[in-house]
Amino acid sequence: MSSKPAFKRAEPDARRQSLIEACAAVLAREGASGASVRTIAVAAGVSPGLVGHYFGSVDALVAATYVQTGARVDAALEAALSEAGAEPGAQLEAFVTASFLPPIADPELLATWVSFWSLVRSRADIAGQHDLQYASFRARLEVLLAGCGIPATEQRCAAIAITALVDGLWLELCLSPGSFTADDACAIARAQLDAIISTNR
Amino acid sequence: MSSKPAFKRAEPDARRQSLIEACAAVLAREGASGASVRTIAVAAGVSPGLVGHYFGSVDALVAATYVQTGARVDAALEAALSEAGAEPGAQLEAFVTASFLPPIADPELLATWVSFWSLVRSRADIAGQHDLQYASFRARLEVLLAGCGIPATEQRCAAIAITALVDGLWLELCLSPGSFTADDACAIARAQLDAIISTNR
DNA sequence: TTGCTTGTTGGACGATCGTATAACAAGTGG
DNA sequence: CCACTTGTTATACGATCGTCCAACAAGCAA
Repeated sequence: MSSKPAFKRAEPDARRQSLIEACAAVLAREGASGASVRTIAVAAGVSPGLVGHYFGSVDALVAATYVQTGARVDAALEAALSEAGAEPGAQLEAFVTASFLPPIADPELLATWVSFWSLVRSRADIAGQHDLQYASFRARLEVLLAGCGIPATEQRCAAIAITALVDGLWLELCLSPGSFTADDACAIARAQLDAIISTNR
Repeated sequence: MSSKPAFKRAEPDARRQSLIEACAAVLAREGASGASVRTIAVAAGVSPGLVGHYFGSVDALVAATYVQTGARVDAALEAALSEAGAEPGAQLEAFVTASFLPPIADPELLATWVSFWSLVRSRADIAGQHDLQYASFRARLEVLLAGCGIPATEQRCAAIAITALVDGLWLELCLSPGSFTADDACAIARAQLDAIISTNR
């Protein structure tokens, strides 16, 4: 009679990945204050000690989760952009509305994202990662706006406005999902883009 | 020789108020996870036991702080509205841009507000208060939009869009204050209002 | 001054936090 | 089949958490 193994070994990268996913899930479900070593370990189906073994500290795991989540969002935006064809207006629209279509419009992803926002002010590493994400999104937006013929002097404010609208829609979509849908958000973003483009023509 | 009193008694309401202000300050400085009984008590200059004495629990104090902060914002918006005269367009603009003028455009107030957002998903009482605030702001906005001649069928989406823009600008103004100023936010909000109004004319 | 009310203090309590580490066992090469 | 490596577990540790409560003292009434 053979007894079942007490645990299974995994490739370091795979284990790291599963811990990151568990961390994201806990952040989405319980918020930043609930993301303890033990809670994350339970979610990943491993013992608490593994977090320290692979990431050194919980803070480092949360930071790594932010980086990975940001990369996932970037990849999704990039994919949406590459499917949009060559027309500048269509590219801008695809890039912006992708935030409200799968795979980004996922409730769990949005909740995880909001948790990261809540950590920006109290943790320097999270703040740095946030600034990177924000600057990158805005810079990308400014290029697309330039392609649509928006004057250079107005690209900055237009990019800030679009980013704020997207973030605000994400926020409410996550905090009170009953008040409007992802489709509503998509339509609203589209209308805002049309207004910006038609004003500068 | 008379020894200095070890502590000073206060009116219950005044003490409650000072605890709420200390709680808001801690939420702004350290975020939701740093708002412990002891930290708040130190900030208020009292002993930790007073929190339980006046509010029963820390959670109740945080909730009371949210209610009070919301009331303060509402009062400021109302004041801005009453100074705007009778012209509908001016009223709408005053109501929206007030979010980026004193006393609302205060860094500490914004940081406190973001902390409340981070608690919505994990605490039912905070979620309820958030829904109240959000619904109230949007309803107020819809009335002002109606006054500007926006068709009834478009008031809802316009109100959602304006709320999202304001929230998104607040968010970035709080998380990365270096990227733009409150004046920028004010101008952006004004431009968005003009676009909405001119489109429906 | 004396006594009473009660706002206030400060510590006790168990639970949970993050981290470090010794003991264990899975999987592999011999 | 047996060591050996090392991923994994489980526990210990001190710090901090929220809540509770007995003791203290400030301020008022008599």
